[in-house]
Amino acid sequence: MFPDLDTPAARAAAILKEIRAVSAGHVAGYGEIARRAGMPGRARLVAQVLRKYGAPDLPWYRILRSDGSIAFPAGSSSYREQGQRLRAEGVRVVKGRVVGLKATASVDEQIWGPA
DNA sequence: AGCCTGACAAGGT
DNA sequence: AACCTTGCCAGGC
Repeated sequence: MFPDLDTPAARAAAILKEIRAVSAGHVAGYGEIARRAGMPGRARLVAQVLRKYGAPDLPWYRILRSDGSIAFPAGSSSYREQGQRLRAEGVRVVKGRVVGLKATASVDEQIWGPA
């Protein structure tokens, strides 16, 4: 059978694939990644996968909350690194929130690109 | 099986 | 925009 989403590892793989699909200068929401991976409503699983399966080459910093804000506690080292990495790609970040990007898909989908 | 946790989301104030 | 409350659901114990 084709590798379905019936095992934690398979779900993680599908999620990681969608995260890698977000190109530089773009950002996406946890929920949108979940939907694209075939798991609508499982934003929290995306977060869990990022925490557990973090890899050096994974663009984890392009994943934000549905309102465009950074999910880490303000001031934490991860929070600072995420902001720094995003700005390095030309994304404007003000007080922990991405601004100035426009929706690439429909208004309801949390994926944004350069304005 | 049950309970708690969490890099979340949506809706209301 | 900022908060708070509810709903959510896989994972880990």
